[in-house]
Amino acid sequence: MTSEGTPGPATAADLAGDISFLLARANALSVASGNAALAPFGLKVRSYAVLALAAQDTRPSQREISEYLRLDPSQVVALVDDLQNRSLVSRQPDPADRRANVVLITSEGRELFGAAERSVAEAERVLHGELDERERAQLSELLGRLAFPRDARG
Amino acid sequence: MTSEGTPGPATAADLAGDISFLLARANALSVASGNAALAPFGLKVRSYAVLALAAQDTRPSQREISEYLRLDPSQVVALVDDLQNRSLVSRQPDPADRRANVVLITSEGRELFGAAERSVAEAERVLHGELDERERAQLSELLGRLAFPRDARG
DNA sequence: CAGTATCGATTGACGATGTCAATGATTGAC
DNA sequence: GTCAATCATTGACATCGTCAATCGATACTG
Repeated sequence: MTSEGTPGPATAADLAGDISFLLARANALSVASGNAALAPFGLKVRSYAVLALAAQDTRPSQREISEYLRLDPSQVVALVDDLQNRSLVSRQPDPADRRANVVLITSEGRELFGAAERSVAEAERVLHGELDERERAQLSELLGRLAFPRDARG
Repeated sequence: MTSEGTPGPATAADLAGDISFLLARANALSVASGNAALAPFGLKVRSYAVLALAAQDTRPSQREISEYLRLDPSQVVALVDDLQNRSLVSRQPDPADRRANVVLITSEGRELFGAAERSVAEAERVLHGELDERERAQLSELLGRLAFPRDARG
């Protein structure tokens, strides 16, 4: 597509400029940093994300959580099980659709989440230290369009 | 992070604007798309990345591959084993350090990689359709700074 | 209303990944 | 030459990703 004229043997793919590769590597760093920041709270990035969704006022069902986080529904079961066993969230059958469980954060959960959130924010501040505020907003905007494409169902 | 004006009590974490979360979600989509594009070639994003590194003229050792891709060295063993069994790469002891194996792509591997590369490029074209050329370059630049921080060890 | 297809949550299975510890061969520092 | 460190490798073990099957509830069709 670009200017790929060189018939030389060592043209090859330059991974360093490939968005997919950079995405994978940046994400690996991000997950590692996040898990480290969350370990003191007994959370990982997965359970933290579920907690964050429950902390919103949207009363998400497990299915909605699985779509938003791009997880298999069965994984959400395990995540919610764990959080529920620790009294951080509760399941409540959706009155409008009794098949569905709405996941609600408990006050205990909200408290833990607040502390975890601060720890994560600090870790991100370090991790994203390369970027200034404007660049972070820009990155967030661009990533958002990749993460939630026009025809997405998340 | 659209127009979220509601000053309600449930401010909570807005995952939708969180770079780490967007990174995870965009990466999930990217991996899924990449694996689908690579399946016809018997590759996945992991093995493709190893092949891509071998396709460069840098003669990477397995340790270098593991650092670059942020994988445990033992995973690189398995990946190279697989590629080698399929005659796509070969191991060659580094003359300068006989502990190390340099991973070389074979002509067969180069041929497969070329085809796979085109398939991946097409998949990315679709996946990144939301962004124009300028935005993609911008994203690549910003991501690169996150993926390879100043004081990186990988 | 009866019958049927679909959906949400759950369980179980299985391979792929992430992570860690231990080993053998080799290297570099002393 | 001795000794710590490094590279590749193996093995173990938990986590994750994905799929199929089930159960109860809902939606669709007539």
